[in-house]
Formats: sequence, structure tokens, C-alpha cells
Amino acid sequence: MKNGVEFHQNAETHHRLLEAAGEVFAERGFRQATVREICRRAHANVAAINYYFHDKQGLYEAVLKYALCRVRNKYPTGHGPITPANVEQELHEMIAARLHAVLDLGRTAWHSKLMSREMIEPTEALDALVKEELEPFFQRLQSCVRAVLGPGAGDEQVQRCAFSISSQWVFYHYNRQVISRLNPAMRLGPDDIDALAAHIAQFSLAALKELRITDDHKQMNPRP
Amino acid sequence: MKNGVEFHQNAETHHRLLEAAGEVFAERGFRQATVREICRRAHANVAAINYYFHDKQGLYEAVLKYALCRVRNKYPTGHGPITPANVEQELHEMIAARLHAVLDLGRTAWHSKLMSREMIEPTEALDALVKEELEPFFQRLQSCVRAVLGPGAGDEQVQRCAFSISSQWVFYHYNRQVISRLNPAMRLGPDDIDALAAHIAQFSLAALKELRITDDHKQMNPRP
Amino acid sequence: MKNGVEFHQNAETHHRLLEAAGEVFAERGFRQATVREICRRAHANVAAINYYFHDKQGLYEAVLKYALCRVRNKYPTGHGPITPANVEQELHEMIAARLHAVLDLGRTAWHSKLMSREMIEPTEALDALVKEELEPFFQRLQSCVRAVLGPGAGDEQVQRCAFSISSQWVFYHYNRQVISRLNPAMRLGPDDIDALAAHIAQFSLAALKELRITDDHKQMNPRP
Amino acid sequence: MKNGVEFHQNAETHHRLLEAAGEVFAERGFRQATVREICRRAHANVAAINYYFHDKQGLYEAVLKYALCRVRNKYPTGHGPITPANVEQELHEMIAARLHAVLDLGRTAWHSKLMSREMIEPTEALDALVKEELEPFFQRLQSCVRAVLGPGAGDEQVQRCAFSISSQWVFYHYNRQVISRLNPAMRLGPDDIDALAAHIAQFSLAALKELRITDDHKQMNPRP
DNA sequence: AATGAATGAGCCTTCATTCAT
DNA sequence: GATGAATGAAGGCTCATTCAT
Repeated sequence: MKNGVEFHQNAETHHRLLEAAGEVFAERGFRQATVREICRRAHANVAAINYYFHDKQGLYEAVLKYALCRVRNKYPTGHGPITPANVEQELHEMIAARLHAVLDLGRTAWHSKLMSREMIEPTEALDALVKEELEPFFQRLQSCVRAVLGPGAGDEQVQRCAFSISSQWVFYHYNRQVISRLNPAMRLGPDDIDALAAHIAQFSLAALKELRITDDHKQMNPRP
Repeated sequence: MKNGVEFHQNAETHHRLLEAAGEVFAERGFRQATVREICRRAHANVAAINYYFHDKQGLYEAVLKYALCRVRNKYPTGHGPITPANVEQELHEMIAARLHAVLDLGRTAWHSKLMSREMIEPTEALDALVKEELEPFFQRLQSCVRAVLGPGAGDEQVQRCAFSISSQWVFYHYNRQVISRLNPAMRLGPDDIDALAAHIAQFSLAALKELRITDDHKQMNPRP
Repeated sequence: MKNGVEFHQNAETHHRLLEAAGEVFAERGFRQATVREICRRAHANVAAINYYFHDKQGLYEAVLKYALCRVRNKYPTGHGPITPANVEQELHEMIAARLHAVLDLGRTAWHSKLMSREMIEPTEALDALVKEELEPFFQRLQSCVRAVLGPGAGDEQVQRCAFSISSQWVFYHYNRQVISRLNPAMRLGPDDIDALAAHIAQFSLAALKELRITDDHKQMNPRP
Repeated sequence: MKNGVEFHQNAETHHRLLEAAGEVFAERGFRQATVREICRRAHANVAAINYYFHDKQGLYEAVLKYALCRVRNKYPTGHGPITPANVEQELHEMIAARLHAVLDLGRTAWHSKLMSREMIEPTEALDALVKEELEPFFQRLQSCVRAVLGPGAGDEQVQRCAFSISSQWVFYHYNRQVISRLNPAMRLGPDDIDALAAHIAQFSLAALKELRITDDHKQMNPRP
């Protein structure tokens, strides 16, 4: 009972803590997030974290696992075969999905932001994140790259191209503050994000196509 | 005199504090860095920060200004005119310089890492960083982009391409931990960084060239 | 459990902190008082202050409000009408009550001492103290003065007389150390305080009566 | 050499420190005063205090001795005999002098304020202050009191009356903040202080005269 | 003679955690 | 099962003091 309002702090407290912690961890990172703010947002007692998750670290791990689960459901990695016919579409969709995931606002959009944070300031939980989410995703992205570059492309070049592509949406997440200072007129509403995704897809595909052409050209004009 | 070791703590303490603080701030960020660790590394007393920089915030601002100065000297933004003849060379050099700045190891390599951190977790000092370093740099980068895309390119497209290019080296800085897990075989010695810079330059130039061709193509085959 | 002694640190810790803080603030003033000493006397942890009162300033304000409340209950300002018949009695009681309040020893006698301190070294809380306690008290005191001086007394003279009266008991509080050096034989037990109050009342009433007479005299012998 | 201005920090530094310390100690008290502010006002190095006065306590003692000396010169305790003819004039002058000493503004008026502070928050230096200044002053004041009360007055009554008189000007010094809140219209320019001194003298003399009359009356009408 | 540089003790506050119901 | 109360460690900062010229 608080301020005359009573909350059902039974089993769903566990869920409210997960959501509140997700928001706070995504906003501030693990160390800067305080258990008090999390509990305040979740309308829970400070001791609840200890009760449900043992400690702050346990809460963080649970939140990350929860976020991973939610993201995999919301942005499932494609499973169908990649062909020259659908690779452009596939790439565009992957890019748009990830860009929206990190740029969309709203309280429920913390899942991807939290995972981005984990990549910059890793904890012990990074290994699981890499193995369960990033590795499958990059496999799929590299398949797309290989489909455009052609079978002659080396593994290293394919991976570097995949990094070059994914770096572009990650950039907008990490550097939002800088970008808004470099170009105060830039808006990032849903339509703007779509336009941005189109640019990234166009830029990346252009590079991949040109690299393939260049390679053909190289093959045709081998250096002496 | 401490632990039997005597340090010459004269006027150069100011400089030792700057260097030590730079390392710690770059590693941990402003809030997570503790003045005690900084002073320990600098072999200085905690009160020395108050003496020389008034407080932690003052120290941080001094460190950032110092880093900015050092980086501008080490990686000066080019000044000459950009022509179709030298634009590829210019882009390659910009990319290689920045990539080395964020990936090179060693105790003295914290300058760029600190500035990257400031972009992700901005403090009040970000405005100065943007105005004095990032803005001139992006102006130069956009000039390069425009030199390849041709005069018909719009401002928005030019800026987006500049972001797509710079995102690639930033990616390797932020996600080093993830990358080393995705590809444990990857090494990042000086030669590897050069090879990576070559890839990024090649990838980016390929995209720019293709985008120009595409635009020509579009002009030649306007949609109905 | 501390030093083998166990304290019941339940909800009454709040009250113990108030009492301990009252003593220490009264003895040393706000800035000189340390939270460590307060907590030590209250057998509480230093963090308890943050828990119950947010910070030292919040504790001080709570203590002052508490003291104000206690003093008003213990020495309530009279409410009945003041007549020539009861004014001497009323003045004597006011003086005796205040003198006891500032001179009585014992751990529970810090309330008035704290309020005296707030008057000498004011914080932001002084305004409330003036409005809620001092102003009503001085109104009452001035009514007494006016009852003796007669209706012809000007407001300024009345206020000055009220200050002259109240200054006398305040003096003994502030200058106790000096007084004990000027007259080492002086004792300040309860009976001595009563005698002192009798003197102050006698002295003040004598002055007021004489001033009324003097005024009459002046009126009878107007200056040319 | 500071900011292009050179100060002669030779022998007169000692004197500048005394004056600056006097101001600061009078404003803030011993503990709240910081050596840094004193040295800043005196345009001296922080180590100068240690050099000239050994430490903060030594500076304080020197300042108090200096203030005592200055006050005794400025407001010398009268030496002539006290007669019924001059006692009123003498009392008025004593009161006016002390009231001006504690209420006059200006940078050079810290001497009496500092001594008042020492009486409230005594240090080891209080004994000297009492013996050299307060004791002679109170002897003189008590002589005045006795001259009015008559030879029949007891020592205790004389001393109490002396305290009642001196308390009145001390009151205005200690409680200036409270007074300005109780009566925001009150001004304390030189003329106002004179008027106030006149009131205190009038009030006190009225009391003394009435007390003498009362005692005569008592003697004439002894209680059974 | 005089000072810029440096020190360590102590301050208030915040935090994740644990205790005792 | 769930929580209000309480804790100790650590943080940044201020201060009088002392060191090494």
C-alpha cells in the first residue's frame, strides 16, 4: 500500500521488475542503473530484487535473457534460402528491422538498446548473447553478402563486408547525440527511419555490386 | 615518499594526472572512473585533483581538451583542395588514420578512445568536441563524398554517405569484444589495421561510385 | 549488535536520530555538527540519516520543526487578555519559562538552545521559526509592555522595550561561559534560575513603570 | 607576483593577515573560517599563516589580542570617579560606544564582532579576553549601577543589573537577522544606533532608579 | 624570507545488500 | 512470501597543514 494505491505485488512483480530493469539498464547501463530506481518504476520494494533475482547481477542476467527472447521473436532471423532474386529484399528487411529496433522510441523499445549496450560494455552475459543471437544473425547476413559478391569471395572479405553493413545502423544508435548536434534538422520518426534504412541498403548493395564487378574486372585484367 | 619509492612530484604532477585520468576515463567513462584510481596511477594524492582541476568534472574537461589537442596534432584534417585525382587517396588516408586512432593499443592511445566514449555517453563537454573536431572533420569527409558522387548529389545523401563511411571504423572500436568472439582468429596488429582500412576505403568508394553510376543511369532511364 | 550490546533499532530509530541530532546541533551548530557523531549517539548507522531524512539538511529541518513543536507545547504562549491586574504575573511567567528553557541542563533541554542557535547562525529555516514562534511570542510580550506603558506609548518604543526585556534571558544563554568566569561563584540550579527570573521581571517592570511615569512627567512638564 | 600585480609581501604581510583574518573570523567564526579565504583576502600564500603564526589557532590568538588592543584604545574604559552627577552621562556613553562597536558596518568594524563571537563560541583565548577587557569593563559598569542603586545594594543585585544592562546591546548584535525579520522596516544607520542607545540608557536608568525607590520603599515598609 | 606544490584526515552522501520480522 | 528498516563500504570533496625549495 503506497499513497493509497495498492499494487498486486505477487507473481507479476517478477515481470514488472524485468520490464522496469530493462528500461533502466538500457538507459544507463549496468553500473549506473540503481536498484532503487528500478524498484520505484516497478512499484516494488528494494528487497524484491534480492528476493526474486538474488542480486543486481542476477537481475541483469535475467533481463538480458528476457530481452534476447523477445528480440528473437520480434525480429526472427530469416530461414528461407537466399537467391539472387530475393537477396536485395532480404538485406533491406534485415537492415530496416535492426534500424527500427535501435531507433524506435517508446518504453517498450528497450530490448535492442540493452543488447547494444551489452556489446559496448560487456559483462559475463555477452557470450550467451553472441552465441544465441549475433552469431546466427551474422551467418544470415554473410550469406546475403556472399550471394551478391559471388562464390569467389573469400571468407575474410565476406565478414568484413558484413561488418561494414551492420556498422551503419549501429552507428545511428550509438551516436544519436552527436548526430543531432551535427544536423539539428534531422528527424527520426518512423518514416525517416525507413528512408534511412533504404539509404543503408542502397549504399551497401551498391558497394557489394561494385566489389563484385571490380573482382570480375580484376579477373579479366589480372595484374602482371 | 611512498613504500620506499620516491617520486618527483613537482610541477609535472599536473601532466601525470592528465595522462592517468585520460586512461581511466577512456576505460571506464566519467562516472565509473574514480578519482582514487586516477590518483593512484598518477602517484598523486586525491587532493591534487582539487588543487589542479578543482574537481572531477574540471579534470575531465581538461583531459578532453588535452586529448582533442593531441588528436588534432596527430591526425590533422587535410586542408588542400579535393580533386577527382586525389579523392581516393584522401579518403583512404582519413579512414586509415581514424581506424588506427581507435584500434591502436598502448597506454598513449587513449585519446581517441576517450573521444569515442564522450560521443556515446555525452557530458556537457560534447558540444565543444563536436564544434572543434567532428564538425570540421565531417565537412572534409562530405567534400570527399561530394567529389565522388558528383555535383548533382543532395546534401542529405552526402551526409548519409559520410555517416555510412565513418560508421565502419567506429564499429570496430565499439564492438571489439563482440568481434573477437565472432571471429577469434582475427588479429588487429598494425598491418591488419592497414588491411582493414583498405577494405573500408574500397567498400566505401565502391558504394559511392556505384551510387553515382546509378544516378546517371536513373537520369538516363527516368522512371515513367 | 554492536560491542556486544543489542539495540532495538526498529521504527524508533527515527526518534532517536531526532533527539541525538537535536543535542548535537544545539551544541555545535549545523555545520560543525557531524552526522557521524549524531549517528553514534543515536546508535544508528550513518546511512540512516539518508534513509529517514534524505540528508543532513533534511535532518536539521526536521529537528527544528520537532523542537518548535515541543517548545510550543511546553511553554505555550498565553492566550487570555492582559489587564493591569495580571500583567506583572504574566510577564514574570514568560520570563521564568524562557529562562528555564535556555538555562536548564539535561539531555532533554536542547530544544530552546537549538532555536537560539538558529537565531545567531540562521539557515533557511529561520523564516519558519520567526513566523511560527517568535512573532506570536513577541506580540504577546509587546501586549504586556503596552499594558504597563499605557496607551500613549508608540509602537517603536513598545518594540524596543520588548527587545530590552527579552535580551536579558537570552544573555544568560549566550554568555554562560563568560559569566562563569566573571563570577565563578554563581550557580544556576533551578532555584537560582527562579531568583534570576525574579530579578529580570523586577528590573523590567521597574523600567516600564518608570518610563510611564517619566512620560506622564514629560506631559506635565512639556519642553518649551 | 599575481595577475600582473605585485604586492610587497614582506613585513606588512603579517599585518594584512591580521586584518583579513579578523574580518573572516568575525564573519564566520573560528572553525568555519578557512585559511584559504583569509590568505586570499590578504593577498598572501596559504603557507604564510604557518610561517607567521604557526597555525590557524595561533593566527586566531594573535587576531584576538590585536582586536583587544584596538578596542581598548578606541573605547577606553573610563577612569574618573563616578558621581551621581555624571553617572547618567557615563552610562549613556558606555552603552552608545558598545552599541556602535557591534552594530557599525564597514570592513574595519570587526574587532568587537570578533570578541562577541569569542564569548559565544569560546576558545582557550577567552580567559585573556575576560581578564583584560571584560572584567575591567564590568567593574566600571557595576560602579555606575551602584552609584544609582545606592550603597545599600548587594553585590549580587549590582551584578545582575549590570548584566541586564549589557545584555541589551549584545542582543542587537546577536539577533540582527531575527530583528530584521520581526521588523523589516527597522534601519540601523548611525543615527538609529544613537536613538537605540538612548533607549537602552533610558530603559536601564529607569529600572535602576525605580529599583532604588522600591528598595527605599521596602526599607520604609518592611515586611512583617 | 617566503612560497607553490602536495598531503592525509575527515566530511557528507550514495549504493547494493541484508536483517528481522 | 514479501517487506520496511538498517547496514557498511566506497564515492567525491574540503580542509589545515607540511614539504622542498
